[in-house]
Amino acid sequence: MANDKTTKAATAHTRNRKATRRLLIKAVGELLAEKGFTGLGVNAVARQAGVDKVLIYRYFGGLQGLIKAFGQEGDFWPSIEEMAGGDIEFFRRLPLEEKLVAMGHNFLKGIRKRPLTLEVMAWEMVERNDLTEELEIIRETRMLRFAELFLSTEGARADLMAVVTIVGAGISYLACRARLVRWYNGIDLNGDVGWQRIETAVQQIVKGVIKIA
Amino acid sequence: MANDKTTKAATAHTRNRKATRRLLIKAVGELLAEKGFTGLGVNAVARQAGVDKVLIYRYFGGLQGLIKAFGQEGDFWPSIEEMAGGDIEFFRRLPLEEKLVAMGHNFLKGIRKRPLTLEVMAWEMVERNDLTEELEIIRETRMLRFAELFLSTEGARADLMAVVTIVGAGISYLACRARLVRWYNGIDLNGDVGWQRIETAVQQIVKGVIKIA
DNA sequence: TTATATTGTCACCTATCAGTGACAATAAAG
DNA sequence: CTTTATTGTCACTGATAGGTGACAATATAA
Repeated sequence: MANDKTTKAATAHTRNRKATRRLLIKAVGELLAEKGFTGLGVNAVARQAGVDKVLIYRYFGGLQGLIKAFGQEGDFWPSIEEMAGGDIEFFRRLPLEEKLVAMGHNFLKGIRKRPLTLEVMAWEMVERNDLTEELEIIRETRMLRFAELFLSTEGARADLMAVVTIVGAGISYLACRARLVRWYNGIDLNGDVGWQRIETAVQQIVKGVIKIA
Repeated sequence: MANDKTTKAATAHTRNRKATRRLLIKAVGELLAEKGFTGLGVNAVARQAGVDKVLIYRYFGGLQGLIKAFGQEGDFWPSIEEMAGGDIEFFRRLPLEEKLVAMGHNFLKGIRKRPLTLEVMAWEMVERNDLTEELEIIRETRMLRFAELFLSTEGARADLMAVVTIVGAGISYLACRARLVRWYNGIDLNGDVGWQRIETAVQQIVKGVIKIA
C-alpha cells in the first residue's frame, strides 16, 4: 500500500541505451494493444516501459519519434507474398478470377490477425501522425505494386482497381469495426459464420465483375 | 490583450433554460465539425457555447447526456426515403439491379454531404458512447427495414445482404477516410473523378452480382 | 412587496498532461 | 585511479482536464 508508485517495476537500471530504446518501443505496442491509441502519451508509455519519460525525448526526440520508430519495426501490412498466398509463381499462373478471390481472402486473413494494424487503421480515421502517414505510404505503394504485378487489366471492361478498392475498403471497415461492435447489417462480425458470409460475397462480387469484363 | 478570456462572448445571461440547452447542443455540433471528437470535452463545449460548464451537469447530467441529446436532434443517416431517391413507390417498381445501384448512389451521396456523420463514423471506430450506440441502432434497424422492404431475395443465389454490406462498408470507409487522406489505391478521394470511378465500380459490382443470381 | 426556486457565474479542487533543468549513478576513456 | 560523457532518476513548471460548492442575479409565485 505504502509504495504503490511502481506500476511496472523500474528494473531498467541496466544503463543500456539500446535496451532502453527497445523497452520503450515495446511499450508502445503493448499500450496500443491494451488501451488503443487514446491512452498513448509520454507519461503512459514511460510508465509501461518502467523508464523515465525524459528518455523518450533524449532517444527519440519526443513521442512522435518514438511512434515512428515503432512503425519501422512493425509488420503491419500483409506482404506481397502473403497477399499472393505464399507461392508467387503459382499465384501468377492463376486465372484472374482466382487471383482476385485469393487476394481478398488473404487480405482479410492478413489484417484480421494483426490487432495492432486494426488499431492503427482506426487511428488513421481520426488523426494523422508519423505512424499513420508511414503506414499509408507502405500500404499505398504495396497495393499499387501488387496491382502492377498481377492485375493485368488488358481487355477488362470493368475498372478492376476501383472494385478492388471498394472491396478492400469494405473488408478494412468491417474488420476494424468488429473490434468494438458486433453486428453490421445483421451480420455477426464476432463469429466465423458472419465472416464466411463476407468471404462468399467477395467471391460472388469477383465472379460477377469478371463476367462483365 | 488584457481581457482575452471570453472566446465566445458570454451573452447567455438570458436566464432561459431551454435556450441554454440549445446553445450547448449546438456547441457540440460546432466543435465536432471544427475539431472532431478529440477536442470534445466539458470545458471546450462550455467555452464554445459561451456558458458555464456546470450547466452541462445540471441540464444533462454530464457530457454523455449532452452528447446523447445532441444525437437525438440530429439527422445523421439518410432516411429510407432518401435512400430510395425520394419517390418510394417509383423506387419499389424498379428492377432489383436498378434498385441496388440507386441505393449505392444515394447512400454515398447521403453520407458525403453529412460531415458530422463522417466524424461520428470515425468515432465509432475508436470508442463507444451514448451517441455512437444510438446511431448504430438507428442505422442497423433502418438498413434491415430497407432490405426487408425492397430487397426481395427470392430466387437470388447470391447473398445480397452480404454484398450490400461490403459495398456499404467500403463506401463508408472511403468517405470517412477522405476527410484526412487524399489517396487510396491510387484513387483520388478529393476529386469528383475518383468518386465517379467508385460509383461506376459499384454499378459494375451490382450488375455482375445480379447476373449470377 | 416578499419569499422561493431557478439560472448562471466564479473560485477552487485534484488529477493528469507534455516538457525541462538539476543531479546522481555508472560506464568508458585517459 | 581520475576524468569525462552517458544513462537514468527526480522534482518541478504551466496548462488543461473533469468535477463541485458557494454565491449572486433573476424570474416566478405568494
